[in-house]
Amino acid sequence: MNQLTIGHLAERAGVATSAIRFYESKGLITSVRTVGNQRRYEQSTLRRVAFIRTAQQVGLSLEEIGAALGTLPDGRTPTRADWQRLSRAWRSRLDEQIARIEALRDRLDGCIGCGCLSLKTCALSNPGDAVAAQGSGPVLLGP
Amino acid sequence: MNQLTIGHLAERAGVATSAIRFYESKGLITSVRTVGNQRRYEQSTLRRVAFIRTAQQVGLSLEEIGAALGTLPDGRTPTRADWQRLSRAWRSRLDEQIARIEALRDRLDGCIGCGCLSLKTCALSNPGDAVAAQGSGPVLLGP
DNA sequence: ATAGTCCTTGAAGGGAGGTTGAGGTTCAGA
DNA sequence: TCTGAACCTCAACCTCCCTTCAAGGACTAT
Repeated sequence: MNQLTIGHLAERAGVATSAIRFYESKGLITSVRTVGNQRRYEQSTLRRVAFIRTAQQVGLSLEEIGAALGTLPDGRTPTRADWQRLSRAWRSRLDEQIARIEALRDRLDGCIGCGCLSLKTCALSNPGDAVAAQGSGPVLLGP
Repeated sequence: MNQLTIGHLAERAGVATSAIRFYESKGLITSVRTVGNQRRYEQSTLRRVAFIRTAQQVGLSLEEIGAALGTLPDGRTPTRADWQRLSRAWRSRLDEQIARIEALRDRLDGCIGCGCLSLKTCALSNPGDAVAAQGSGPVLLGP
């Protein structure tokens, strides 16, 4: 059996069958039908679904994911160039996400390090009570 | 003017006023009211909002963000221990997100490197046409 | 004091990403 | 051949995260 039923695909991918149908309705994955109109998926679809779930978890929308997957030819056998193009585009997108996370982390580290948000150490390093009482300006940690 | 109107806060944070009210209704931020019942925010709220937006962009829910922000005492002047606790919790959460992104990136790199998903190089390294035709198993790149 | 802008609440609407259920069909094993 | 599990479609519904309105009140500059 080299084709998967929707139930098997869903189970192996760790998602509900309704989600699989939903992804298919959005064109993120494709299937062929049996004579009795049931969906059958290629093994490679499992990889696509894993890709979709992981991408979602890092904050990417299905539309964005679909656009990326859409650059892979559905007419089978993507070329090395196809993959390189997808990979390059995503690498920068993923680096961007990592940068965002680091910004978030820096925000926390900044708070701990400098004691902004009225930590005692901040009041110490800035003896004027007024500033400590209302917190430092947003510039240090702004968007 | 050391307090912000909702309009100013929204503008400086780069979000809509409706979003600010929404965050407040969820307890993510707080305000005081003027005699005429208008909201006024502390400068530090700007930082909270920036934090919220960034955290959202990396795939965290408002609930999760609110839980983290909730560990900071609203009764002002969080201690160093408060911040350290929040930071520790988030650091692992953020490291987890980075790990997810790297997993995604590895998936792409893997595809390029080994040519799974029926790249020609994959067919070459695995001369049996059958495997190349249906793609390799999901194990290589599974969840 | 008055115009113009900003603010208030509450309810309804909307898009993303699904889930659930009804009513019916197909598949696989005994 | 029959039966039970799995599948089908379609529509309604759900949560999250807001946005948009309506009807009215507050602030500020002149």
